[in-house]
Amino acid sequence: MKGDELYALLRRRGVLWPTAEIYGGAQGLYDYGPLGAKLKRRIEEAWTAWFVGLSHDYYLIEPAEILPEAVVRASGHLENFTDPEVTCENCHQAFRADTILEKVRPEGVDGLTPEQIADIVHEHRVRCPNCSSTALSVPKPFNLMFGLDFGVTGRERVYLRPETAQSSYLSFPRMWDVGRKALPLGVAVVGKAYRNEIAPRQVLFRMRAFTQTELQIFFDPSHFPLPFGRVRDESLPVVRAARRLAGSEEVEHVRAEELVSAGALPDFYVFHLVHSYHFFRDVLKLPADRLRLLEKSDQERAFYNRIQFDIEANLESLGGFKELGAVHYRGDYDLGRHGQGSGRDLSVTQTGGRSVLPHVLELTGGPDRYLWAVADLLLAQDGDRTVWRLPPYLAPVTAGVFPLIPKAHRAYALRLADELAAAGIDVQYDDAGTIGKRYARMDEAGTPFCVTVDGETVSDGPNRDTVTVRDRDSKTQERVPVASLSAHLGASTRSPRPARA
RNA sequence: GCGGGCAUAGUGUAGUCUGGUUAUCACAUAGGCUUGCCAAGCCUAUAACUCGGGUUCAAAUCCCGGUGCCCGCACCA
Repeated sequence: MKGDELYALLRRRGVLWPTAEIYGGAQGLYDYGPLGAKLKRRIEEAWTAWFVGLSHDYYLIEPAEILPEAVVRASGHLENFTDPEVTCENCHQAFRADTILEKVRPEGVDGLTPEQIADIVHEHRVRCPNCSSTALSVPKPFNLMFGLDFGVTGRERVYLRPETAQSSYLSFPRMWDVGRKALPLGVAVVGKAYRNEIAPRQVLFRMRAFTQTELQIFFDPSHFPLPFGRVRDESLPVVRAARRLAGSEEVEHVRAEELVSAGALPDFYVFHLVHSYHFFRDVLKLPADRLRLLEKSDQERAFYNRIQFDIEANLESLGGFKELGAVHYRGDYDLGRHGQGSGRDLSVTQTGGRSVLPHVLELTGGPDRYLWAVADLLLAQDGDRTVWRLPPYLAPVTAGVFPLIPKAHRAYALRLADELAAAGIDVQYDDAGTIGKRYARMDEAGTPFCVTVDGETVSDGPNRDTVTVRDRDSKTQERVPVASLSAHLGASTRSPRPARA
């Protein structure tokens, strides 16, 4: 489906819509409706079950979304997360450097250092557009973080976090104690991050307020024990950086073991790369032939990332491969920076007396993007019907409950819907229109099962107190006793966990 | 942020060039009749010119600005 077509469908069905729509919307902000809120929550729960389930040393925490200035200074966000901006010392108005230099330098200022921009301003005697003063400052970066006034005086500077990762790094000393002083130690966060993006676009792919699912694993680089044998033979659809530099974006299917032995990647990295890939393939059920693991070259990745593969999905709605998540080997950059920033040595002493500043392996991604991918890849036309083939554990509604003939079967069906809801099944009762229409509505919402109360259900015959259960994907029906219905429907609502035994 | 394009009921649209009666049609939604296991039919109802300003006797239509969306570039530590 094309992007605007898909977005229109999602809006119509109440999956999501723009924030403050009646005021014309707000760029980069979206609200999730009933189907979207539930679907997103289920995606987040499936993510947590999968990744925290990788090891008994991995934990979920929920840190605050606001960070003191010292934190973002240490992390580098204050200086790097920016666009150059010039201020007038005379009237104190601020202007973007590229705007103010439009006439003398139409090609823009990208790639120039603040000093070089200042030289151009000086050389051309550029004046302030507001007061004509030449007292223009050396360009200061325009910050892509949302700053807030904090405390009673409002003078304390704080920021909405631009990524959840920092929160996890800050938690490390505390988690070191809580986790019984052992490495590796995994800290997972599912939470909001905020970026004042210049050009929010593509709906859920570039938002100003979005959710991240991140697992930060702290480990001793000389000793990271894990059951690599379990993933040894798994094949991964990779595009290596070297091949890309040689001009080919073609996917190679490479066994995990080969990536370690011939590909020079550490086994702990490949182990987590395999599980990240499997999350998209086996948990979100995205088609394998639409996924690839794209290695970032030295030039592309951030300087502190030693290894980076992006996990990308080929999305028709967005015209190609888009990043859903990534696995970053960040070395000891983060704890080193926060060690300096806080003045507290974050290295730890393990049993046996070995002292180490832990390295970080980061598994990151965004559930907003997962949701869009799940819509793009699993929501499709099948003849004249639209079917959202969500796995049952992600579906916002597990079962629709219908009376075949409302007049005759409404009371029974309503009672059944209440009973199922009380048993913890997400059901939706519907008696509007024809039975075919109700099935179609449920297909479009991704509901895997439809329960229909018919004449036989309420008769005295052999099928008394049985209902038909119709399967979304096969459209086949089976007759199930009402007594075993909640067990029947509930069986498929648990999301997959990684193999541990 | 730059350049280009676009904006009419819940969705998709006609009408805009060339200003002029009650803004077209389909689907969707709600109610009724009928039917009763895969979006059937008939009747009825709900529902829109993105916002602000200007030109004009008269603006969905022309002009200016805001906002939002799409595409390209840039950005995405």
